[in-house]
Amino acid sequence: MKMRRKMREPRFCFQTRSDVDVLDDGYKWRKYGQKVVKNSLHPRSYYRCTHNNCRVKKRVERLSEDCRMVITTYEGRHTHSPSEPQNSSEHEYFNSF
DNA sequence: CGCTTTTGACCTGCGC
DNA sequence: GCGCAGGTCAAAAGCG
Repeated sequence: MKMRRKMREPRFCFQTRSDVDVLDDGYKWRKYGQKVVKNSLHPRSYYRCTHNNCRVKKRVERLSEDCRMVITTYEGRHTHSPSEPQNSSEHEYFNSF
């Protein structure tokens, strides 16, 4: 309907082994929610890009098997330039998409 | 002063 | 039809 529309935005799942949940990829994220999922014993964090014309969403989930392992799922695509200069190969990966 | 973060409530879709 | 699960938004408080 209005919310479900189509899920046309692809989602990129990245498993990162880090002690920090959010990896600063050059964008600014604002946490807008946190819910606990059954698959994981840990809460899932929902982030959103703080840009006015950017609807990119980021989902951060922690693995129950490895607390140091976090799954960073990017939903949507950045339609603007990052706050920081693109220097990471990861950004190129995003841009390729 | 502005922005971010946190928790609860509310909504929607699916299964039984 | 109701319950469950997942997702999103809102208001208030704290920090820079």
